[in-house]
Amino acid sequence: MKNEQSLDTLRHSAAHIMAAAVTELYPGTKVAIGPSIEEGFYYDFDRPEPFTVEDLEKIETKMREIVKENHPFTCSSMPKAEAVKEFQAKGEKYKAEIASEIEDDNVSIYKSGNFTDLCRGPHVASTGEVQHFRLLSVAGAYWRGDSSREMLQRIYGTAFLTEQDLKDYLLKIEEAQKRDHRKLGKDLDLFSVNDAVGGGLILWHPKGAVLRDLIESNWKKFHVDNDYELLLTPHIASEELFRISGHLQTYSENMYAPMEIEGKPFRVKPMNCPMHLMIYKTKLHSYRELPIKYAELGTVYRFEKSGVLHGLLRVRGFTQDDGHIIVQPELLEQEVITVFEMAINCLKMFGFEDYEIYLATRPEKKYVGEIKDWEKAEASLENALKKTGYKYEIDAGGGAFYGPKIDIKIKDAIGRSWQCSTIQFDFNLPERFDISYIDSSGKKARPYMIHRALMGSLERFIGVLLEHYAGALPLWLSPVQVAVANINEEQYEYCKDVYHKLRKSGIRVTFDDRNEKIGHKIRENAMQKIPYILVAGNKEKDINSVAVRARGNKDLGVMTLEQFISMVQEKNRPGINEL
RNA sequence: GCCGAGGUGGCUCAGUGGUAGAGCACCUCCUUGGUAAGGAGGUGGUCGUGGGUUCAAUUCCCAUCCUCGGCUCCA
Repeated sequence: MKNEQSLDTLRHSAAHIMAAAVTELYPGTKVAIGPSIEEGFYYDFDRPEPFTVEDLEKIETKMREIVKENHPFTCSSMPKAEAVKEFQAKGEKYKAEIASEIEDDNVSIYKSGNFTDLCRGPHVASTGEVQHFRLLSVAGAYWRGDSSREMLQRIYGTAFLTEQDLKDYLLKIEEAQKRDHRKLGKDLDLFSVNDAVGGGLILWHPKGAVLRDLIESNWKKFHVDNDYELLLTPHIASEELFRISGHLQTYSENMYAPMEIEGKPFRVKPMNCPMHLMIYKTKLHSYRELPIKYAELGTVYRFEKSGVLHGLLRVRGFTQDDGHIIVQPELLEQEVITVFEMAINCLKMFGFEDYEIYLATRPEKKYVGEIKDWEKAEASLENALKKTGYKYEIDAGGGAFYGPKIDIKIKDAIGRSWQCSTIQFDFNLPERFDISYIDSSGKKARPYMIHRALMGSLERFIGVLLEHYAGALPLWLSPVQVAVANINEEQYEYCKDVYHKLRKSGIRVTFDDRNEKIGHKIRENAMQKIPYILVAGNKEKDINSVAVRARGNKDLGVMTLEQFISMVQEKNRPGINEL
């Protein structure tokens, strides 16, 4: 804890030093705000000219001078009104704004060298303590995070207590870039996006389609095994449906424009739930049937602003692994536990072992329903979480407008977290669709409804999966599991036979019969991250066997094809994520 | 959407006010080689798109689309 605090202090001080360097190099630049953040620090500046990469170098050099000069950080206090006036006089309108909103009558001012800043502190003793830092990038950022206000220039940097920590961090960034799923998608020939098709619309190539199909068929089996009924619903629907659901009123910014069919407006669906509820409503349901669990790999389209699109992680057309549970109120808590455990099992199957779990509660302003119902639902979710024994945090106000939710973020191989699973309680749709069930006393009653997704969307999940494994997918998820390579033409027929036998055994295999040296073939197949490469020369052919090389340059030696097949079949199971 | 940076053969990238180049990939030929790149030759691009300036634009200007780094928003 102490370390975390001192790192925060160090980074915050680094932000001050950066602001000092910037205002000295570029007079007239207004400073806004410069906090420490999870991985470093930033400072927002207002200056008409954009900062360039060369500017960053200059600023960093200047910072090193300031560090060398070792100015002490000194703290003083002054009346708020005086501070506001002083900042206004200097033209520092952002600082004046912050100062004027501070509730105390006095504000604290930190000074180091010639740079004075309104600041809560604390800081390191002097600028000389900030030794290990690096400026990283420039980006735009809205003043106060408000898209209707000024666009400022944000310079990001990072600082650490030791040179080694800094080096490790920079290495981690490099590693993350190598794992970028967009690069892997290209290198492994999994998917692409195309201008002519449109941004945020994914084209799945043959290998990507195999990966998706593996996940989908496995997901379906998993859901059927867990008492879900699979549904299929259309991609477009009459606008009327979304008027009933309320999406037209509350979500239209994210919906594509209507298209007219025989004089009636239709919409591409942004959600599957209304359709699932329509299926529920096709007949009366007894309490004996509940909980009813519907699931669909439902492809939806949502308009996303062009600037937010990001590979597979943020797209405009995506397939949710959607599910809706209709449950009588008294079984809600039990159902939440069941879904939660199912989500964890699903994530574990894909090799994700670390989680951050959040209970997101009622938003301050925009919400439907009664506060007392919210409190009841939040309590149910929280009780369920407590019973699972997992640690969780409260995300106050982070719920959807229609109900509280539980979010599971997974941590990938290099420690980044991603939101995938979500379990959401819904106050809204049961009312809007007027869904009911017949309770044990024979009366109509209103059931509760849970929306849930275990992977979130297939697109995002595959993106995360690729980054987690750096493209080296587990055997059961590898589009190509085995590559067969002959050494020269003499083993062509033999290898072809091996290839066919593997195919017949249900193994996904390719035959690299190109007229290339074996080293070349090994290199290329290894770069495709294929789990096993089988090499056969005359030696292997003569004894009816194959030389097996496992991913990661592991020589498993020579074995018979039968031995190899049974080894692969043994390991080719969902949840076995290591070779 | 906003701020900034970009879009050059399938991929990664050079380059220029006088209609383009490398490596890899691809094709052909030679080579039949034992665990991460054998050799030679060849095909391939109206330099994102649409306007404008100019004798001349891939290069300069404007618009537009898309991509990238962020911001706001989000599965």
